[in-house]
Amino acid sequence: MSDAEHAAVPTVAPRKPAATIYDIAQLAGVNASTVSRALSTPGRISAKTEQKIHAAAKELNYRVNPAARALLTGRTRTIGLIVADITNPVFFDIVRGAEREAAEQDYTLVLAEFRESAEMEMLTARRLMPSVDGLILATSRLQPDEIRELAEEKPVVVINREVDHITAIVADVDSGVDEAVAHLASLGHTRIAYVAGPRRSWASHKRWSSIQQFAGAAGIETVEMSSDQPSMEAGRAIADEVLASGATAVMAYNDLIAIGLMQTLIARGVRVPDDISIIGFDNIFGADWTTPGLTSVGAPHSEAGKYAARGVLSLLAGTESDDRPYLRTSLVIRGSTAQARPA
Amino acid sequence: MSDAEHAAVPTVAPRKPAATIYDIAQLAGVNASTVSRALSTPGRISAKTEQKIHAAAKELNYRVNPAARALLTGRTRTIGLIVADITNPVFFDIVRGAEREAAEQDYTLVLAEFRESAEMEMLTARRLMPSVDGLILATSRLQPDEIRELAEEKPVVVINREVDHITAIVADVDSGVDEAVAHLASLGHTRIAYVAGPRRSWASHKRWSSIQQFAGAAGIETVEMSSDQPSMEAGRAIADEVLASGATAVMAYNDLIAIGLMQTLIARGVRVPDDISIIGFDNIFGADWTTPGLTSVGAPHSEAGKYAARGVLSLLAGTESDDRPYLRTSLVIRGSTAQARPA
DNA sequence: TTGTACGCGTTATCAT
DNA sequence: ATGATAACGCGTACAA
Repeated sequence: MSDAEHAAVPTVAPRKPAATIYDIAQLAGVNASTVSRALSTPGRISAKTEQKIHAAAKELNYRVNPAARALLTGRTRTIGLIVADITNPVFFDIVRGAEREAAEQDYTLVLAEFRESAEMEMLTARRLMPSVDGLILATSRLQPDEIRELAEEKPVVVINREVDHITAIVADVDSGVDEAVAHLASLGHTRIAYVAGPRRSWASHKRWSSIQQFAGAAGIETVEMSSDQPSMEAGRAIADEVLASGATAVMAYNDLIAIGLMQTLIARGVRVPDDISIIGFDNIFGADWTTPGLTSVGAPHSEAGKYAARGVLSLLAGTESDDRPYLRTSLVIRGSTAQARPA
Repeated sequence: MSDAEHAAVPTVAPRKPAATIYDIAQLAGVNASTVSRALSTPGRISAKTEQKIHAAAKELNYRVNPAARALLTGRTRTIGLIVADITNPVFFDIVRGAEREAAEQDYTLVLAEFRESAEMEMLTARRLMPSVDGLILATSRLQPDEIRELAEEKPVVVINREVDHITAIVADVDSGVDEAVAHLASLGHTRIAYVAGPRRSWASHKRWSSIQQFAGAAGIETVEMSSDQPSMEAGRAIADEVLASGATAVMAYNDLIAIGLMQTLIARGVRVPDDISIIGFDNIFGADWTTPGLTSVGAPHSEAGKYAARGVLSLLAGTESDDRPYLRTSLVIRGSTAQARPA
């Protein structure tokens, strides 16, 4: 950075106060309440005064003061989104979907993460609550009661989890697991290991029971092992257990675990997919970067985020949106799955 | 979803109004203004009444109404962060860094994206402005004047860009490029192609001129080609031009372009790194998933986000934070770079 | 159709 | 140390 630029670094600029409806009223020669009406209830005003008011508003570069409006209406036009870990690629699409839907409805999205700690999650939710109209919990680690407690204050929508009395956006796990198990069965696999995610993850349990169900129907054995953290590190750490399990195929709670596991196995000379097949969940951005590419059960995350935001909004409006979307998961087959190694 | 659960889907729950300082005042038998003081200016009140007030507040589960406070103080305790594309992994760490710093200072982060459109970016900034105390622009595509215009209203901090009179958090490109060019030089490369990013990206121009500078000093030829979008797709599209350029090494504006390019080259039978070396920028999450792993010039993105948030806060406080951090970029060497193919 | 007056919850100023 | 009161900007019931 040059000295000249450094010297130019701004001190606190003297900001001129934003224009209010009173400024507009004065400029347009009407009362402030008339301005308010013209701006928020168009049509209930004479055409020419409305004209003048809009002109004045534009000239003064007027924006409504959200705080003042919120104080009166109780609505902040803001939605909170709480995720476990901002850097997990799964959330990008959820965040994007929610943000776009919110922006379209002229709502603003506030984002917070809780780093896999249920306690932090509750604290974060409480911290956000007063400044939002509703909350989206993505992959919550909270107890059902805690979620319902939050939902008593403001609208709450959960993603990828079912909680009694709470609006939920859940992709249908079965459709994708069905495909995945059928895929493995067709390749001759007879024993599948499942590497679970966080103990308090509803999605992890759901995935496991779905796997058990479809594998059972196909006469395939299943074995579960726990990793507790949904990270690449956890995938690396579970490699020994996977090898010892005798499974010829592994399904991991998410792609991060799957990729960590795959890296470690390959580094140890295990051939993927020849010696062992690997399937992840989420089909995250970059899942096709690995060699082999990761076969994964994907879901329309962006849609989930979008419908979650929409859910909060319709809860707010009191319009029971019956058109709950059906979100299907499906298998994306890449190179990490192949014919089972003969026993 | 079972029928029972479906039936249980909530209508708008009758939410009881939140407690105010008047409720506390009544319960504690004091005046509302005393409550306000006890809560916001601790110490200026007698110990026992303060005790009573806090007890009452806890009992009523009191939270301050941010709108009411903001109306009076003009402060929302909110920071806006505007990014080009939420799903670009570079931003994950920036967002995380900013969010953590904000949360620590009891601020809230609002997030919005503008999808690479400068017009959308300005609209988004204006939309957010009234409800935030300050703005962070990550990889802005705006004109300097537009940014200064925004900065007149509220504190603005830009990331990875220099704008006169605007606080900027910029990682030192030269350190990493120096390493990268030296690395390529040591491998015998004499002609480097640079695949540029968006035309309006300050960072892209900066990277290009830094490359020219260090390559020039090392007696290495450089050639620029433009991609305009910072995506994998753009990387795929530029493959022909790269091959035609006669360069034995490519540096791409970002890792996404680099990875798209690498995939396409490999698909066409070009060997990476034997036939051509590739270096990206940003060292995004997943850059080590590719085969070969992507050599990349990385920066401490999370730190950048953190200091950007801190910058907004200190601008707000009027404390000219002199301790602007030095953020160094550095080369992460993986498998995508090797000895130059003999001409 | 438009103006008047009040209240939302909080902080700040001025008394007491 | 604490109470009374005004003010922030906006929306709305009521009056004109």
